[in-house]
Amino acid sequence: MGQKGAETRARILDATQELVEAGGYSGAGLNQVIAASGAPRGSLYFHFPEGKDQLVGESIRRAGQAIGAAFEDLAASGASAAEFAEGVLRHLGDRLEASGWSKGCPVATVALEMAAVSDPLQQACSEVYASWEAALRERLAGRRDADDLAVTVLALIEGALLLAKAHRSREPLDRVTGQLAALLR
Amino acid sequence: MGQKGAETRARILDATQELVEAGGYSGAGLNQVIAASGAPRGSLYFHFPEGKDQLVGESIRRAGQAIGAAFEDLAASGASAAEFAEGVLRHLGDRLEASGWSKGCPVATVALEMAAVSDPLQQACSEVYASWEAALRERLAGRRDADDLAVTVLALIEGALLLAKAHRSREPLDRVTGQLAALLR
DNA sequence: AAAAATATGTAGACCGATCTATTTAGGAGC
DNA sequence: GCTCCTAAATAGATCGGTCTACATATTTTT
Repeated sequence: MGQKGAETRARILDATQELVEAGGYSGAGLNQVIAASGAPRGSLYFHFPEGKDQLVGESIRRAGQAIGAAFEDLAASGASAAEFAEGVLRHLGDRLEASGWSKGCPVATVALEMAAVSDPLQQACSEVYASWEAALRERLAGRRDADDLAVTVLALIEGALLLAKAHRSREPLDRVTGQLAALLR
Repeated sequence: MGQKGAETRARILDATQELVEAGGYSGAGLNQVIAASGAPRGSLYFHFPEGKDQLVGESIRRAGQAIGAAFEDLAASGASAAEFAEGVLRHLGDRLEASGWSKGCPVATVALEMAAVSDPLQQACSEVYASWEAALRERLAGRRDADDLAVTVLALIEGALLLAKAHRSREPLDRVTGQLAALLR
């Protein structure tokens, strides 16, 4: 793939992620993706010949990797588990508020919309969550109930992010931060 | 409103809730609602003259009240806070699994899809969550950090339900149950 | 109580807009 | 010269929503 092609491909994925985060899988039309990315229709189906499912699936996996990498950076920074949790929640809160309460978890909306109706997208979401769970498990290794704790931390983050987006307010994130830090102390 | 009218109205709301839980706001078409409820198009717009937004908004509020009432029943049953949490998670897990991983939280999908794009639906979701938070706050009254704790419990439940649906598995609910009980002990 | 009038609800054809996807053609880069 | 990629017209289906005609209750009038 040439350089130009790779760029349009990335622009299409960027636009897709943005639109899907704002309005979900069904809410994000391919016409909007085309308009937002500036790429013509033909390019979209050249780079993603299997259509919308492939496009959104790749977009989710890419976002999952990016966030997973941020997790691991923060985990490797030597911060305590509680500081780590605070950092994650603050970072996600900043992103959510700065986007006008649009960008929460890039996976959650699609997961809820598609888990019951699309096998490939359910699988993509499940795998991204599993990778985050594994990263948290590793960060918490050695603790009692590390496996349960990792899932609990992820659930708490996802739930807080959901409530914050629903209320269009950081309050749920702030309230949860203290409790999460206490849980990890 | 006559008896017959009230029945079709309820059938339309039932079908809407089912379809929205499975595929989200944009994923649930009015044609599907009509087919599933057996009501003709004219009846839909007679009972919900403001269209899809009104229909889904009422559906969410109705589901919110039903679950809120179940919360309060369980809270009034004399169970401890930890038992209460276990009961809620078990009940939600049963519902989720029995529906083929379709019925999680009836509000969450719409909240994530619409919070950034529709003021009336964002408000409806926010109000339902606020009512649940209030119910939990009351159940936890007297505790230290009762307000933070109520939001945390709700976030944990919502997050666990999201992960369970995404993985099509009760495992996240089971893992979180123990941690939530410990948090409330 | 019978009949007329009004409100309530049902039924589906129809509309323009938008959806995802295909196709055919040509330009850009190696 | 040949692959890679762009460009847009087009197709058929489905979308939310409107409209008119009709049926069924419910009330009003006589």
